[in-house]
Amino acid sequence: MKESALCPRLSKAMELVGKRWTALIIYQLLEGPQRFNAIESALPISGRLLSERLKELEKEGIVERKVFSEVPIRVEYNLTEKGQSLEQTVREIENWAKSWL
Amino acid sequence: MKESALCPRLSKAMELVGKRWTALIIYQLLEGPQRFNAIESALPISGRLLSERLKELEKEGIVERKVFSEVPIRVEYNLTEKGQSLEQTVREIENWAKSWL
DNA sequence: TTTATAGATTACGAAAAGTAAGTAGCTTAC
DNA sequence: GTAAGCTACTTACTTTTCGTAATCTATAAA
Repeated sequence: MKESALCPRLSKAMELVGKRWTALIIYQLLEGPQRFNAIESALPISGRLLSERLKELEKEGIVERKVFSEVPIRVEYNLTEKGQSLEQTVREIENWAKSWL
Repeated sequence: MKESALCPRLSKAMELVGKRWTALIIYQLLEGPQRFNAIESALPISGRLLSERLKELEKEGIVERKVFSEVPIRVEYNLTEKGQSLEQTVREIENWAKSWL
């Protein structure tokens, strides 16, 4: 990849938000904690990629994973404070969509 | 791709903004009209992809392309009204980056 | 005729995404 | 006790997109 004078924080934010499915997953989690299957059903994403993205978002401290040892097992995902702070960003995309698409 | 109950306008907006380089190109064009080489130098993107993205954005009515038949040729890109309207979205990403990264 | 410049386009290997089938751990039904 | 079902993944494989570098087009000056 080419180097540039671009601010690394902005660059990273753009990579995060501008990664396929990331913003939609956050949008979905703004509704509240949800389990894997619920997210998968709400979005046109496959389980394979949802699993991958949730791991990435967990590593970034944006999403939190909670395992409930019930039968069958239950796993819930919710936004951390850092994740919640992306609400305005995602809402802006939503507003733009309403006005211009 | 899986189908879902997701609002198609939101879905499209997410695909646009959440496509690699798109938001950064718009961010760059917020500075004003710029030529191809200027954008390429400002961002860590290759000419091949920049060309591809600019065509997509032009097709979406977000970016306008102006050719000046000088020697050597000069081509400038600028945001349309629709493109300008994405400023708040891009600024939100920028703000989030400043606060959380 | 060669060189230079800007803005692309093409070729090709590498990486990421899409699809479908399979796995693990535990439960209930037969 | 074994077969089937549930959730949350994971693996294998194909298709699409990306990244890098070389090439093309048009024009003009050296």
